[in-house]
Amino acid sequence: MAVHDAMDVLSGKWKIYIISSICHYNKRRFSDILDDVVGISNKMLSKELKELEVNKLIKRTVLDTQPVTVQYELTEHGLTLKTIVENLTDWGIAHRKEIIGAQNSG
Amino acid sequence: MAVHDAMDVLSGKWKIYIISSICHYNKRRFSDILDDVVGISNKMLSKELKELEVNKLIKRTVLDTQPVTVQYELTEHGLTLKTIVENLTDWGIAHRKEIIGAQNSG
DNA sequence: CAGTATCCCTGTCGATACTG
DNA sequence: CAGTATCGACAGGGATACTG
Repeated sequence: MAVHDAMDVLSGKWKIYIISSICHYNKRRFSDILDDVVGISNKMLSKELKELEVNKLIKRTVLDTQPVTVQYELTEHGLTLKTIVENLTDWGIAHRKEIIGAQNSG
Repeated sequence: MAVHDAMDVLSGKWKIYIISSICHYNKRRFSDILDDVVGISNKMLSKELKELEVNKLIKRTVLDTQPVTVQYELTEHGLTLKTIVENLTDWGIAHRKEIIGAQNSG
């Protein structure tokens, strides 16, 4: 099954949300993402960020501040996901309407 | 976070694969999907199909055969997912190339 | 064939505490 | 701030057996 290649990288409870967060802000720090993605723990965020980095979807930059801050952004390759996430978002909104509409009329 | 609406419906280990299977064949029977989606159990398939049906993404039709067969197909609304799944598939293939290419050249 | 019910193992993940 | 390490709960889900 062909979707498998994509699912390998994107499955997991939080990946899409993390990508969506970084996508939206272009650059985003660890604690900011922690804040964006409601419910995620630092452990999970750390783990999933690492996986996304291994897959070259995001780039991690340590900034020389005091204390250290770390910035995440999509790589050029990661940016190719932007459309998909946007489509997904739009679809979700449309879906919500569909379901709510069905409840009202039926 | 806006993707949430979509993720609510599509998250889960198997949903995308199931949709992809039905999508590909237009109409598909329980045991055929069981066969398409490598690794899924009948319990999981049954459960996830039910969730997809509740969300009006698929339609379930019991055929009057002996023994009974059941056919699943995307609803009109479910068909709006087709593009997304296709994009996801294409992205996955491109991603695979990207990663393999990076290994060769780096 | 198309499911449902049960039993039980496993990995996921949250909470907490700690480091540089 | 940005993580890492550890512990334990708990649900996800596999195997199997059963029904109509």
